[in-house]
Amino acid sequence: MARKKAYNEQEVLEKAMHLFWRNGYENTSTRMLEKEMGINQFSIYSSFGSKQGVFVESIKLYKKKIKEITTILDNSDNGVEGIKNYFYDFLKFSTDNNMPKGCLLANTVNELGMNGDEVILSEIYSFIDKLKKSFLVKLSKDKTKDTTVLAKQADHLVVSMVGLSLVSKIFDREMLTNYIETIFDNL
Amino acid sequence: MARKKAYNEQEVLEKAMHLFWRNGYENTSTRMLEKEMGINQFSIYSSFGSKQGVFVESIKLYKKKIKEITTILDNSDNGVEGIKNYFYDFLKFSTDNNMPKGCLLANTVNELGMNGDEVILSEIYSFIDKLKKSFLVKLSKDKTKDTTVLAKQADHLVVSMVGLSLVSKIFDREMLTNYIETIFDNL
DNA sequence: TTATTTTCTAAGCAAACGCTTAGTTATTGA
DNA sequence: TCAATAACTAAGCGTTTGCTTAGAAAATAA
Repeated sequence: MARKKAYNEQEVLEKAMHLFWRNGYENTSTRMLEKEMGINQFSIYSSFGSKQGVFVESIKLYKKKIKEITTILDNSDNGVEGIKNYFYDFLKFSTDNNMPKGCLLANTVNELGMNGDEVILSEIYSFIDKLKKSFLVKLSKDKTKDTTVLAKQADHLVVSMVGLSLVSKIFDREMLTNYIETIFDNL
Repeated sequence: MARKKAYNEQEVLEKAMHLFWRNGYENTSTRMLEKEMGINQFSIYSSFGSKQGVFVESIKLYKKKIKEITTILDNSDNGVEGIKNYFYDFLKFSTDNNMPKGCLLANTVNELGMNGDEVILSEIYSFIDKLKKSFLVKLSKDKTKDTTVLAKQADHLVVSMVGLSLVSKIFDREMLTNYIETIFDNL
């Protein structure tokens, strides 16, 4: 009964996500989105409602994307070694053409803190919760550790992961490798 | 021979720094600075040249301010325990009226990454370098550790510190205490 | 073909951005 | 007392911000 969209919403969203990932929320303007997504502002607003709307969907897409490496972690059966691999996988995942972008969720926490949209914050909390549980499963392979130690170490790994995502933006690969190796020397 | 400034540059800079600390660089407008610093835009520009100029001076002031707690660390003589105290001191230092602002330097890395001003980046690198050295001195109290282990653990503590400064923005105190205690359980 | 419905282009909205400037006010040395 | 100098106020510069809208173009059902 009417005209069809000339673009695919998932495709243009993917481009928007990468833009937010590189620049953060405030440093990404609707003109930049327009250019990167390859569609007019009208189309952006008719598909996503607002800039905030594009961002929320970008966060959700990011979580889908990063499943690519959390699945590898969950499927691994070499205990703590699998977690270490996850750290390295994240570095690959968060870098394109030698440009480390950190973690979109961590970047967002840093930019918006508690002032962020409620939906966005709960997306972040739920991701961290799931990641911690994945770490816990792998740590549990070591039967000598009791539950409290396991819980603490899982928390510790989550912060280390967040810290890595931040420092990866300004430190070279050799330094980052040292960081990662040390974390797992101590476990 | 002429009129005197009605404001103290260090005083107004302190207010500017707190604004940048809370909001980041881009999310702090010159109008906000005007309001917070209590002086007109003309005065801001005559004293600091540009918004970037105010920011660079804010970074330098921040480094001076945080000496307050790095000095406590450097003067401590209880080894690793002193580093742990530094982590707790940082939480106090970075929170006012129950509002955790993270670390201005870490926030800046996250916002600007490698795209930041050269002067700003070198200020950040030099701080991290100094902090690592402080950690190293305290870790060295344990004579059973060799040099490579010490270096690795110092690197590790720096990332943990950065990670803490980020997660402190969205997690409650109990969770943060667990994080800190775990870091030092493992050393 | 034609009426209907939706998507598109491109122009434009008010507000906020970093920064400047014209003009007034205060403080000084002579 | 008064010219000289610097610090102030407040208006305004051009640009960019997030978002809207009028009208043309395309796709369908009748």
